[in-house]
Amino acid sequence: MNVTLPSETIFHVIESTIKEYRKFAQKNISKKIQDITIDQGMVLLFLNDHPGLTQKEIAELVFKDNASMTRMINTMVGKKHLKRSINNEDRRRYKIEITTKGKEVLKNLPPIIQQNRNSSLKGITKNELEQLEVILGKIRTNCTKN
Amino acid sequence: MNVTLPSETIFHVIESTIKEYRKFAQKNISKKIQDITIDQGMVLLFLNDHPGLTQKEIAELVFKDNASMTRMINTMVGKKHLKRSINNEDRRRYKIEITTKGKEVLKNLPPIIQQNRNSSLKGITKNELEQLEVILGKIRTNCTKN
DNA sequence: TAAATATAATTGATATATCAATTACATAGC
DNA sequence: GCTATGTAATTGATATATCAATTATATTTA
Repeated sequence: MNVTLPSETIFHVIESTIKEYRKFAQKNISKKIQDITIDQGMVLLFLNDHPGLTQKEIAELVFKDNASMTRMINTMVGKKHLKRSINNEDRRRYKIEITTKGKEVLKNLPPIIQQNRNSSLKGITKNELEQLEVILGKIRTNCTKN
Repeated sequence: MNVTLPSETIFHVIESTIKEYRKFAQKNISKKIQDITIDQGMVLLFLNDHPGLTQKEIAELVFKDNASMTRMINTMVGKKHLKRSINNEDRRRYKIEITTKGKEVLKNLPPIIQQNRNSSLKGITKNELEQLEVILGKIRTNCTKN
């Protein structure tokens, strides 16, 4: 049996788009901020907006599993962007807090991210964005419901 | 400065869609074939259709870098799906060949992949697929041209 | 309340991602 | 024919991805 090569499918297009965006965004971040990855930046943004998030919750927001999140937070603690401490309300969890150094990153990150989004979405209409969201939503639903 | 949280952006939608598709596809592959990842399967499909591809070329087709491809092929050679041998026309390259065991995988893989694509794209029109491709193409171009 | 079950996080093992440096070979230009 | 430059692949270091097993704590239920 023959199947169309992966390179001819829409999945290839989706994959290459998100990978190019990530490369582009990472490059622009690295120009201005040392030692921060996109995903680490997203962790900071989420924690900033929702203090008290557990590792598990952060993991879901950035599409990682718990094991990856444990290690990712280890490295962010090692780099002094985050502080991890005992949570006495529920000793299974930790309190994850943004340090001064982490807050410094948060001062510089937003304009870069905004710029990344704007330039990568240049020339794309609101309507197109809505279509994109709807169609991708259908695919995702098909994958999770079956 | 405030930015919209990543979870509210189209990039989050794109990312989650491709990740769900990958999970879904991997799960269906694993039900029938032991010890093959989606990416390893894609390498087999590409090599089957284009014998003589170099590691570098395969890497581009599946969006990996050379270092990852070296290691990926190492493991596929270790699992006896591929055979690597000297290429006397250009001794910087290798000849990468599919073994009998690799061909066995290639017998079983295509119907699963076809089924994965069909079910995940169920209810999506040809027109929507075209739109998807066009819009994502614009984003990708914005990211590579800037 | 003791035992069963559930949850959050960690750990080990293995694979992959990424960058920079290196090796080995090929080719162009002098 | 030599040197400079280019190219394919590897390697080392570190981070992340993934699965399964484990630890520590909470919650439910008999």
